[in-house]
Amino acid sequence: MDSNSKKAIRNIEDEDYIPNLSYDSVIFGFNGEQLKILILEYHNTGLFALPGGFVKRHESLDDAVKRGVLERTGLDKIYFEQFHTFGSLTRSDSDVMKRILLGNSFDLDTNKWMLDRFISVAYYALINYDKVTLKPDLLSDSINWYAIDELPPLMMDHEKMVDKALNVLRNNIEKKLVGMNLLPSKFTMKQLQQVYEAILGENLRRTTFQRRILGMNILERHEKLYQGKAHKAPYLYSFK
Amino acid sequence: MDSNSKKAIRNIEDEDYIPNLSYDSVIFGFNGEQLKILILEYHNTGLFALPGGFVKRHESLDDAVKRGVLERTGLDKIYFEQFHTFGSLTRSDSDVMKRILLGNSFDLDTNKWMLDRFISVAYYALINYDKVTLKPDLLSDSINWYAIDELPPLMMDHEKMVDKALNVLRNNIEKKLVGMNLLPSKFTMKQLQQVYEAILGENLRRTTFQRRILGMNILERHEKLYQGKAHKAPYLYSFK
DNA sequence: TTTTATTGTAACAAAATGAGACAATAAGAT
DNA sequence: ATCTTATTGTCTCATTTTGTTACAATAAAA
Repeated sequence: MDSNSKKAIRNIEDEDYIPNLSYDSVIFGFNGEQLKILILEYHNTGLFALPGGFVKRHESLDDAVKRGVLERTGLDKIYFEQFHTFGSLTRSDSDVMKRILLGNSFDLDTNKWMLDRFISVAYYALINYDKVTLKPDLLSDSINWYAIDELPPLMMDHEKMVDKALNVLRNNIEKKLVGMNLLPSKFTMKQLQQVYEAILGENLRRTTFQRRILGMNILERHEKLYQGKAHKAPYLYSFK
Repeated sequence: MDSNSKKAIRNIEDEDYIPNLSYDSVIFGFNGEQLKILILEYHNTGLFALPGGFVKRHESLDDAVKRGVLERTGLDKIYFEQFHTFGSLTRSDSDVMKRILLGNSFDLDTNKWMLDRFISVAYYALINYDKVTLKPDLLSDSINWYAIDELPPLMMDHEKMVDKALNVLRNNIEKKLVGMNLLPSKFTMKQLQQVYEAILGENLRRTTFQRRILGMNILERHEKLYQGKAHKAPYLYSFK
C-alpha cells in the first residue's frame, strides 16, 4: 500500500486506480455502408485491442468510460451502455500485459499491478462516425475504424466482447432506437434502413421497413434531399 | 498488503478477496402465485439487503455467485445471469457497513477494507421455490422470501437492483424461456401462465397464451393432472 | 343425473407483415 | 423538349399472427 515512492516518467500510478478492475469499450460507428468499431494497436507488439482503461478511485464506472471515449474520439456526449462484466479466471493474461508494458518501455516492477488479474466491465458506445477525431492513447500506436466483419485478431477475450456487444445491440435495436445515435441528426429512410441492416446482418424489405418505422410515429419529416441523382429525391427525417 | 497477521475469530480476511468488488444477487422464486425474492436481514441492525458477497482471488465472478447462492439455498444447479454492474461513487455507504460490522461484533480496524468503495456486479437467479433450504450467512439473522410487491426497505442501492433485475427478466421472458426455471419439471399450462403474469405484472388472455406457447413447439405433453376438483383435468407439460 | 368450474380447441375478426405493383419524380441521355 | 433511368413513396392484396368469443369435453361435487 505504501511502496512506489519513486515514479518513472512513463508510468500509470496504481494508487489512483481501483485494483483488478478495468473497462473495455466496443465503440460503434456507421460510415454510411458498414458498421465499424474502434480498435487500437499497442506500441511495438502487433497486439490489437478494444479501447479500455482503469477506474479512478474517485470516479464512477460510467465516468471512467466516458473519459476513455472522450480522450480517444474527442466526443463528450455519446450514447453508451454497459453490457457485460467479464470475470473469468482465465481472461487475464500476464504475458500479454508484459509485452504491452515492455513495448512501451514501462518498468515491469513498478507496474506489476497491471499484470494481476482484472475483471473488466464491457460497454458499447454508439457514435457519429463523421464527428470523430481519433487519438491513440499513451500505450498505443494507432486507433482506427474496422468493419465488424474485417477485424484483426484481438487479444485476450476482446473478440468475445465484440460478439456479445453485437448481440446486445441486435436485441436492443427494436427497444431502444439504437439507430439514432449512429446517424447524423437528419437522414434518409434508406440510411436508417442501412443501419438496421448492418446491425442485424440481414437485408430488410424496403416497403415493410418504411411502413413499420413510419407507423412507430417516431420520425419527423423534413425537406427533401436532392443528391443530384437521376431519380426521385428522398425526404430527410429526424427522430422526434 | 502485509498487515493483519493477528486474526480475530469473526473476520473475513481481505487478502483472500478482490478488493473493491462485490456481487449482489436477486434470487427469484415462484410459489405458485407470487413472484418472490430472497432478502436477508443483518444481525442487530434492522437492515435488509440482497444476498451478496465478495470474489476470491482465485475464483471466477460466476463461481463466486454460485457459491453464494449454494450457501444460502442449498441449490447448486441454478439458472443465473449477470444483469448490471453498479459502479457509481455514491452507492457505497461506509456508515451502513459500519453498522453491519458493529452489529456482528466485527473489529472495525481489521475489517476497514469493507468500508471502502465497492463496485458491485448484480446477478439474478431463478430457482425452484420448493427445493430451497434457506440458511442465513455469517452476517445475517435471517433470509426469507418476500413477494416482489411487498419488499421491506432495502439498504443502499439494492432496491434499484431489484427494479433493474425485474426489467431484465421481463425483457428476457420471451427470448430465454425464463419460466422453465421457476417451475417444477412438470407443470400445467395455467401454472406457466401464472409465472408469465407474475413476471410481466399483467394478465394474459388464456386462449391466446395457450395457442402461442403451444405454437412455439417447446413443450412436451404428459399425463393429466387430477387435482380432485370438479372440472376437467389439465395436462401436465415439460419443456423439451 | 344434474350442476359447476375449468380446460382444450375451434371459429371468426382484427391487426400486423410479406410481396408486388405502380405512379411520381430528379437528373442524365437523346 | 422529350425520353430514359434509378429510386422513392404509397397502395393493394395475400399471408400470418393475434384478439375475442364460443363451445364441447370433462372431473368431481351436489
